[in-house]
Amino acid sequence: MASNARFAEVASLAGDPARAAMLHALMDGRALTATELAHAASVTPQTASGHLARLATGGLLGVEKLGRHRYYRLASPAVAQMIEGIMQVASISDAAQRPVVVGPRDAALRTARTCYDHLAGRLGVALADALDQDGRVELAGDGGLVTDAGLTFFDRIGIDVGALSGRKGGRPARVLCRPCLDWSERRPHLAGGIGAALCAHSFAKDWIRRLPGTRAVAVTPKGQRVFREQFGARLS
Amino acid sequence: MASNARFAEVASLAGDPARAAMLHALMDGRALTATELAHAASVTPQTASGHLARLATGGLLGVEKLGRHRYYRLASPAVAQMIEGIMQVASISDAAQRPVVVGPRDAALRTARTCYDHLAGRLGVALADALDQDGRVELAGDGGLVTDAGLTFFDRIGIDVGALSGRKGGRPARVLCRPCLDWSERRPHLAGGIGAALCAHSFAKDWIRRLPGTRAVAVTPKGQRVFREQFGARLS
DNA sequence: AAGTTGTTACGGTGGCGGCCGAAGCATCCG
DNA sequence: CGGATGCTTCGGCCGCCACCGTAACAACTT
Repeated sequence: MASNARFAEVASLAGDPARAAMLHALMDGRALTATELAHAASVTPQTASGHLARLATGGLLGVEKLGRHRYYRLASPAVAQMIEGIMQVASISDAAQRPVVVGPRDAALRTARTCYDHLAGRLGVALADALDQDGRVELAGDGGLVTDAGLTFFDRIGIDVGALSGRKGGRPARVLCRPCLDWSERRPHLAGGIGAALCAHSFAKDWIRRLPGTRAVAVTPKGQRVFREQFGARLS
Repeated sequence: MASNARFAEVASLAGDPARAAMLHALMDGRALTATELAHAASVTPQTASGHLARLATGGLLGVEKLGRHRYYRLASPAVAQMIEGIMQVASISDAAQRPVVVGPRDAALRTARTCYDHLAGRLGVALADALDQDGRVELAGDGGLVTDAGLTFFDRIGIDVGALSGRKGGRPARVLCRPCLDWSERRPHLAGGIGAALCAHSFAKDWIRRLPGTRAVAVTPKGQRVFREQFGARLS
């Protein structure tokens, strides 16, 4: 079976510290330039260039040339999900042995961040909790589901859930979602199509804003109010 | 963030061809001895021993001493899910460039195999298709769900679905499941708790049997009948 | 007790790959 | 058209690690 070699190749690409740092940096779904990624991995541009070329030809990254910049992004959601999976395994035994010392830079990340295309951190978990509590979504270890009450709710908020569920025409589609176990909170939060839509909507409505240079996001005062009053989330 | 190093460590452990072969061999959820794994990876026992020690201390494998044998197994379902994720990425670009040449050894694997704790291959996909067709489960890209009709069906078949859904006492629990994209069929099949239960039940009822030495399984004549008549599955 | 089998420990060899300095293209700016 | 910036290619150095041969240890067998 030749695919074994390919498997090892993919895992090996993710298995270098510098490349791992780059993949982490790209986990917010944006596209970054080679220089930014070099900085993120703490290596010189030459070294980064080599790594990025490998990642691209290896099928993990996609490239886009814009002017004299080269923007790299994760090649597909499957790559993001793979990275999630590795982080999951890494965090399990990590927590077991390490005494949970956290740098100040992590604080913002733990509060709220993007996880490829959806929200994670305490904010992500709090929103998922609140939605689950009010019976708008149901989350289990294996999967999740938006209830009828949830459909109404998201519609009222302004998220067009119907557009997400591209199921066979006639019947009222059931909207499913994916719980994504948080590496910092170790609790599930909302991923999948509805998670991505909620995240995008939150940016559009200026409920959250990106903190420059990281995957962390800040909740605006307006967002604080909306999340508390409309979603019923307790943000610490 | 120190966890970056840990991430790279985990990915790197999976990134060696020999170790990748071992992990693949363990993907059926069973525990194998060091010698069996050495054979699976086509290396000498000494080399295998080193790899296995690394994988164990790295948190990917668990060990169990029985007599003079040492049985290695995947440390947790999270590890299996990570491997699935890597296989997913590997198979995508693999199919794009490779002209889909398949060895005869793959034939049995493609027909029916176990994927950690559930059924995959054409059998797994056919069962999932049939269950979805009859409205017993609903599968989407992000998640899945067992319908009321499905609950009745599984109960009739003899699978105690209620025991799986450990949700808060009173209300009739909704049973969710996880679709697992098949690397050979490129179609979703049934994973999660219900997938595992179905797989275990199929072994118990002698609908399927393991083929020695591989993850492939054979469908017994009884199984052929049951899958066709009870599940309504078309097995090629 | 002696032999057989499963597994691990040690030492040495070879090769792959990460790293950076220097240099070469491409692109934008004044 | 120089000059600056972003990015890549090339060449050489260095270290890590996969691999196996040999050998030790543990457990079951007769």
